[in-house]
Amino acid sequence: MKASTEASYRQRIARVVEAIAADPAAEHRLDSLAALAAFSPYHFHRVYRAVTGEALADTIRRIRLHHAASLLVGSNRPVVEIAGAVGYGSAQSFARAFREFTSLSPSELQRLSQDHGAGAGAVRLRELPPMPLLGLHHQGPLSMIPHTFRRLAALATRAGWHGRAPASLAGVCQGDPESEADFSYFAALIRPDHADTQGALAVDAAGLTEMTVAGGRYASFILRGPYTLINATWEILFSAWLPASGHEPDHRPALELYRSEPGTAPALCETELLLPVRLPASPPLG
DNA sequence: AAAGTCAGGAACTCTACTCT
DNA sequence: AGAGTAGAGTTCCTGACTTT
Repeated sequence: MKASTEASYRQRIARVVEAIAADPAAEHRLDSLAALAAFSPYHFHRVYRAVTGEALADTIRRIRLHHAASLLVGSNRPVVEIAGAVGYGSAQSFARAFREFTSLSPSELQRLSQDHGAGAGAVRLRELPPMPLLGLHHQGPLSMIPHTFRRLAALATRAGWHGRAPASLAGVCQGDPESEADFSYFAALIRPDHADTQGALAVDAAGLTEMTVAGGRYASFILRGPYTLINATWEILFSAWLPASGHEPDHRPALELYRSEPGTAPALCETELLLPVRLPASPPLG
């Protein structure tokens, strides 16, 4: 596919993903979404997978369950209500889809998040050195971040990066994800001179942007489960762990380190969430 | 190269029911 | 109320092919 064609496709597909993310509960049909992207339904299918690496139905499901996880965390809303709020016609089919994706039932996630935040007690403090990265600034709807990682992988392959080691993918989050205008995301590879890699890795990575994340103190939490739960886990860390920790959030960006190989089953994925923190200027009262 | 069509199989959701 | 299972119907995905 020509680069100019791919760029055009990405814009058209971004319109589709935006429409889904804007209203996950709506009935999103293949033909109407294809029309939004100005393709025939059949051709749309092929283009969509070629550009995003996933099927349209997978995107819709991912966005819905991602939204559902956010609604479940820290809320007492009945599961049947949340099922309806994200577009499922019955609590049964919602619960099944949710368990397949997260390995948890909706009520289990709700309970875990209320029992001090899905294991927020497992948070530990780490002092990290500066981390040099190469990557891409994400553009478009946040729901397309996985697609940016896919482009990054393609560019890295093209640049001759072979034998990518585990733990070499990272996401750099700056700002408030609730407000897309104030939020930026950098999808990155940890540079080989920093990552614990083996084998020959070429340094020529044309098309990628360099960034060095500041070192310092981070609160670290290992999320075991699908990436769908990342946002919900951030919410727990900010709302449950941070206020009780005696620390304050620092101005440095938050980090997500993807520790699983591509293709790992969602339920088995490991993501290290790193929240930059510092001690308060004066000790907290009480 | 890009876009459109078709057909068959795969995957999904819903409903109904039972169990905890 | 929530979870698990099975069957039926619907929708989606994909490969092969044709047309522009």
